[in-house]
Amino acid sequence: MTDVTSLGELERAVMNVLWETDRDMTAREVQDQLADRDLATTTVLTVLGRLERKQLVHRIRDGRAHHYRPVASREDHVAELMTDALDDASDRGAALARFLGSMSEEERSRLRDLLG
Amino acid sequence: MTDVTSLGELERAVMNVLWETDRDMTAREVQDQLADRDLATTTVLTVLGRLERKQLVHRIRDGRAHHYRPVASREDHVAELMTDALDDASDRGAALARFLGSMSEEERSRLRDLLG
DNA sequence: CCGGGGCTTCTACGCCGGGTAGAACGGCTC
DNA sequence: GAGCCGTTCTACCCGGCGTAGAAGCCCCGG
Repeated sequence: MTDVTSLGELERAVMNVLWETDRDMTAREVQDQLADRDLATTTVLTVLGRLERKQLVHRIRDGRAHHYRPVASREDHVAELMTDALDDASDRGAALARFLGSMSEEERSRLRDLLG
Repeated sequence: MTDVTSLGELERAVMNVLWETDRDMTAREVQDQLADRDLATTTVLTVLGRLERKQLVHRIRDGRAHHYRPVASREDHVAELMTDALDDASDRGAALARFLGSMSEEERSRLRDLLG
């Protein structure tokens, strides 16, 4: 399997909370953001631990508690997924062409701008 | 979870065989291409069945046997994975920028060409 | 006409990852 | 000293994947 961590549903939800919050968070805070799911604190800790194992979050000790922080921004993460996907192609040019073909003209022109 | 089927090791290997062979194949032929793994025919059949469930291959009846064919080219598949990854970004432009940043200058210029 | 071989479907098992959480421990705080 | 908070350990269940046996169906050679 690719090294590219494929996340479970809850893991993804936790990453989203971390990405959408602009500061390091404790497990408790993550839990609060996911209050609708009514999770036990240990569940959140377990998931955060697994995300740390996958190197998606850093854990920073802060006195008694820990704070968690995403290793990369969501955009960096997305870019990495895209790169990994592209690496699966045997014909990168063809894959890129197909990729472009699936984008809107608007986005293509944004891409042109980005390419300078 | 995303609908984007994440494949197991053997499933990926089977897709690779199908992609690298330029015609529809029977389970037997796939098995032969994976001879190094010394798989039972039923194993190959099972995997092909799962790939069909995931809509990655078509099954075409041919008399007693079936022939299998990838639904999309590897490049199309890759492009779809890239698109799906990009869809996870909240800031598509930023994600694209990071993606471009991870490419070689050579590939960037290829991209410029593709964009016309 | 019958038996064997090819191909299929059904069924199943073991393993692992992910969702979920209880039990229990180590310090703070009062 | 008694809770409380946050942590670590351990565990259970479920579904996906690798793997394959058993059995059914059909055709060919004898």
